[in-house]
Amino acid sequence: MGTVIEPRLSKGEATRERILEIAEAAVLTKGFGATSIDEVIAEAGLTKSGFFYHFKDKNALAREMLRRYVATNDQLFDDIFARGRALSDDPLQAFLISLKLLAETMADLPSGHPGCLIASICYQERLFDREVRELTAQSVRDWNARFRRIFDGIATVYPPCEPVDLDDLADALSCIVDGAIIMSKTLNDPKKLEQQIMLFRGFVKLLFAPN
Amino acid sequence: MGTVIEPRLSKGEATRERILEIAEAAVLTKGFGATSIDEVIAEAGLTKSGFFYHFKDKNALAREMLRRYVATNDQLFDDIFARGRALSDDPLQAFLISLKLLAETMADLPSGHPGCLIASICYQERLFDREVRELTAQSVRDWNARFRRIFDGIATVYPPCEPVDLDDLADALSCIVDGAIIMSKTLNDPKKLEQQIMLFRGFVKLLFAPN
DNA sequence: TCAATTACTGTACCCATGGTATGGTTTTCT
DNA sequence: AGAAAACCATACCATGGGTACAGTAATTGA
Repeated sequence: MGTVIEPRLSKGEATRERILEIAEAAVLTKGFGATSIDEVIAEAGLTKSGFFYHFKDKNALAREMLRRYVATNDQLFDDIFARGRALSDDPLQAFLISLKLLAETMADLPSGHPGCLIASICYQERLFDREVRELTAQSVRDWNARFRRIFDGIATVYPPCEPVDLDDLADALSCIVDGAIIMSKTLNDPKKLEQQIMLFRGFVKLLFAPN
Repeated sequence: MGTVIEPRLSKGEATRERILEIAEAAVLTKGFGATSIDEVIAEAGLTKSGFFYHFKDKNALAREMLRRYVATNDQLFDDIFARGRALSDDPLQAFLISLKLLAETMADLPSGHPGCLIASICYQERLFDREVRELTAQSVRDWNARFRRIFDGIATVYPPCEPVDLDDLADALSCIVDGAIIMSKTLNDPKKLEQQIMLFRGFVKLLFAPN
């Protein structure tokens, strides 16, 4: 627990990671279009030539940033839902636990959630090539499908007390998280995200829990 | 119905409006930082001098864009919730009707919702001055307070079947709308927005409706 | 209708930044 | 030691935000 096995990075890979991390933080606060390569390399401590050695252009940077972001998020979801299932055999209970874990994870972020890269890209779509946009769409579809499977499992055991479209319900989680991140950032109140996840949890309970 | 009284605009005001409309569309698809004044004036059919006659700099443009966006949205909410109240004296029914109207309004947008300017700004905060950021925060607070008052009215008549924080519930509407707009845009599926509003409507019903 | 605003156009210019190209140099690894 | 990887230096171009200022066309109110 807590120990992550970091595959040993070559110097080049380490630099790439550093660039991606710095760029991501910049993109989430200023947008992709307004993130200058100059400031990224300044913070990363390398020259422009060094940057273009790693990424052939700005769009390549976007692609790799996105891949990294999606992979990290996938990993987080894998962990959280696996832990939920480990703590309860009941699909509903497992999901409720996982939502709680998700809320706690978000609440533990030191200065709030830094932002969703997919939302950021969505509001700057014209800046990106087809590949980047297709990657964002596919990631969202994958997450929705993941949640949908979970709700399927729940609904077979606990029929919902009101008719509900499970696809919409699955979509709702991503929507709420993305929307709450925006509200947290806009109001400078990190708690909103946690609160909205817990509110959604309450609805899921209300919808599926017997009684 | 349908007829809006347009206050007669002077030529200058008309140009300002045109600039703001073009700029807003550009900002919502490319971001503020990547929206060049050159392209805006090209589309608006005026020169750079003409632009700076109306707006002293890019931040002034952002401010006016935002004011316009907020005013339009406020007007929409005023209309929709007034119509809901006109159609039912019961606060819950009135709200459910309004949510339906909201969902329909969103569904009727020709090519989906163009995007939320506040979300766009939120993902480019560092580009804007304090005034713009304060304006976004205040707008969100106002909308949340508006919804909160409505839920207050409902809760006094219909006590919720489960304990729920009405502030969080009020926040949820903005979150869901913002999140669903992002999903709609990312997946290029305008229906998501309508579906999420109707799902939220279902939860409200489940929470407050007797039985 | 005429004068005063208002609403622009045109030109010229400054500086920062994104991005490209290319050739050379150092580091790292085997 | 030698090859590949990981850079650095320099030069260059186009674009974009922004300023300054002089002139002109269109509106508008008295």
